Amino acid sequence: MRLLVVDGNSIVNRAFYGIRPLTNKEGQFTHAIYGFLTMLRRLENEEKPDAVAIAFDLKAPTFRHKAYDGYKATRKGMPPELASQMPPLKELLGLLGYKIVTCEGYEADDILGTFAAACEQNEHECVLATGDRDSLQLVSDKTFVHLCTNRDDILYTPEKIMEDYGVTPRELIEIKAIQGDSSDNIPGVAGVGAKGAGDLIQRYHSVKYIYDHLDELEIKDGVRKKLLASKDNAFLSLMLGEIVKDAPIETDAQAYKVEIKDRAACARYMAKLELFSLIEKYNLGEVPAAEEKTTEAVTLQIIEDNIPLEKTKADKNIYLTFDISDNELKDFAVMLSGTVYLSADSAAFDGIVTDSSLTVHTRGSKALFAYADRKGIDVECNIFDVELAAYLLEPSSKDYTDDNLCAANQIELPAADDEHKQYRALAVYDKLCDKLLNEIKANGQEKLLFEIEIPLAKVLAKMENIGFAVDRQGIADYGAMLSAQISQLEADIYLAAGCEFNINSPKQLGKVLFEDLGLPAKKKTKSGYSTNAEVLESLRYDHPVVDMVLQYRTLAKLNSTYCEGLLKVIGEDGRIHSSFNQTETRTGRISSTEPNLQNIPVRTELGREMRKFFCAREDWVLVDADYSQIELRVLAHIARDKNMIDAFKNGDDIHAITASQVFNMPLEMVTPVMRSRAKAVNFGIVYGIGAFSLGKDIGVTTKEASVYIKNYLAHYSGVDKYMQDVVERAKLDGYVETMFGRRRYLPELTSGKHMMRAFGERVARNMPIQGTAADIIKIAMIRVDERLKKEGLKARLILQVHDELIVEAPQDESMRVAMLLQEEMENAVKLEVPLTADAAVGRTWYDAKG
DNA sequence: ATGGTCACG
DNA sequence: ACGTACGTGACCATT
Repeated sequence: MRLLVVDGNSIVNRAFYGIRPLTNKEGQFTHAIYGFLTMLRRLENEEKPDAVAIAFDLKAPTFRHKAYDGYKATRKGMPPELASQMPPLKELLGLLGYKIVTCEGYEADDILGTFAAACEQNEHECVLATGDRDSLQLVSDKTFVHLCTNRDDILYTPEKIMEDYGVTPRELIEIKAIQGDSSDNIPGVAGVGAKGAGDLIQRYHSVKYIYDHLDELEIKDGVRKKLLASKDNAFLSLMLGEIVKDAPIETDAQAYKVEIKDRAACARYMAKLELFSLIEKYNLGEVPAAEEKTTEAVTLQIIEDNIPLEKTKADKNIYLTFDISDNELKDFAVMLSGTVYLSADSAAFDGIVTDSSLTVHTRGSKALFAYADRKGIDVECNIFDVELAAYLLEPSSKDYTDDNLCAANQIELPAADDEHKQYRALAVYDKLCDKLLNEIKANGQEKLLFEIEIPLAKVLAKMENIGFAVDRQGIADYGAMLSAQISQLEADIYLAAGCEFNINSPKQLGKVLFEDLGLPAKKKTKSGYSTNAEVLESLRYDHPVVDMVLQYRTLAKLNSTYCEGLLKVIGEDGRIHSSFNQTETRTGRISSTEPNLQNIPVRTELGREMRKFFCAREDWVLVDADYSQIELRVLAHIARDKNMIDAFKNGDDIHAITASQVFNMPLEMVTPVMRSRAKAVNFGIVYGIGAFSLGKDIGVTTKEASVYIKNYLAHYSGVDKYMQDVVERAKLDGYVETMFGRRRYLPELTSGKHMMRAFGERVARNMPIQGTAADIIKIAMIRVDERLKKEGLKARLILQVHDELIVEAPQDESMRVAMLLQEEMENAVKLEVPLTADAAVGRTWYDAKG
């Protein structure tokens, strides 16, 4: 039998302060409830108890004010935002089958002590979960304390206490008797603190022994004097400090088995609190309708007729849905005052999107823009895109379907037969759009939505339509050349390894290298040996087959992903039409799929050859421009770092300057090796850096790497401060944001797991930088597109690769376009540092880059 | 569907 | 003590 006893007050307090405030629509605060249940679930998962008791203080709820802990007598009333969450929390715990234990005249600590003693007697194991170290004295070989700290959870066993404090659990009482504890009104020995008390008890083990032998002990006279002066207080403290173990409570662990009686009632109660994710976590099934509906039910009224567009004269807000496949407009429907009108006639579509007085609310506006672009009509109406709005509100979400968005916003979808299912959400689009727009406004994200994302959707639509011309024959020939080399390598590898196997299988390769050939395995993965390039690189000289495998991997990757992969997706027009996804990344970047044109090889010469097959149409050229160190410039600006700003203003070589700082020597003495290491430090800073990884990356010891980082932060003190401040802010707000108000929420920051939290902190440091750079190039794209149109040029933007734009232009426009591109990229925003972009022209991507 | 690997910024 | 830098997508093998 294993009993988990939770110190309710301590845990709820941690939940309350650890999570950003959250309310339901009635204004009831719920974050402490949410946090408590989350932590409770985690505790149960980790401790696997057979029964759970939750102890609360009975009298006027009190808590220990963290800021004052240990300084004053500091029992203060709960803030009302927390107090108001206690009754619903207890109610919900009851519904979930937990027994709450309280006892008149006893504190939660005493209840914990009583349980510990009872378990001891019954030979049960007892885990005490608390945020308070007072309970550590209760630890024994049967009783453990699961301490929930601000950092990690720690499980205290007698051994762990010995390790941390150098004493037995029982001796902690003795330490406290000398040290005192102002928050518990334990006087202790005046003038002796934690260190002194710990030292005394480590050596002499008890207060009694110390006083019995005070004259013989080797202690400083000062301390002896203090001890003598507080003798009565010390013995009094000894009694006060010992936790009571005889509270009159039910101590039979059997009575605390947890069982949910009424699952629906739990789900209803959680729904009322709007803690929908808990319903899922507790597996309570469908989200029940809220008790009182705030929205009147909608019925799906469908009229299969042409759209009465005259009605739009009264209402300029249009809600529409459509589906485009094979370049045909299908399922085109408009909702007007609660009625869905289906249209068989695409002329209605043209009429709507070209009417600049209308605001069209829809999802997937990129497809709408693309369809219009192919038809040669200009979309002039205002657009509100449901997906893009939802993405800005919650960029980490995986899916922005109407069903999910309505569920998340407590909008009930009307019933529909199979045939009309696709119009269900359209009937409530006015409500959904209203909610989303209000949230966008509340977040201050209107400009981001209406001036960046929605105009960008149009630019992306055009880029997809235009595509990127490729040399099909060139790719095929290159692939054939690779295939021949691959076959040769395959044969060589089988010979060298002494057997035939699938080189592409990490499992088989691992067996051959590390078992058959007996090479030393450096790293493990979940499922076996790691065979990645880093590991193989280190084994290069141990066996000739290793190098061949590395070669094979390089060629196989080029052939399968790039040659074969790209050949498959060349359109009938001889061009590759990638999809640019605008709601995929958590930082605001766009992504490219089918194929991914944002990872075409460039770093090695062999791979770079691929870019010779990406070309401009006949008599046209490619104009390529990329930002120089945009992320570092953004960092300099956001962090307001004077040194970094000056370096960029002067047009200095930032990596060399950094090297001279990191290595503490004049600029003239910086060698290429030093510069490249400094470059890695600059990258590392942007990623949220750790000395271990930096060291690994540049091949120095962790210790050396940490010196580099220290020197870096000492010189770029603004960056140092920013990196600390941004994490602190993120913990308060629950999110980070870019210069333009793009947000990313960081629930990881409240995790009890160190790794997760550390990840959240790195993301907090990185996202505003990567995200701001993404915002900037998006602005540049919109401006470039506008300028090309305004100046009547034929040139078109065809690709973006995060800090690089590619335009396809008629030869005679190339110089103008290069200038225009550079100008718009450099002037997209005004920062404290100049933004620089370098443009180049060439027939192929290979030629046009640098 | 998942994990390992490797291509890019 | 524990694992180790941010963000993506495609391909292959394996389950």
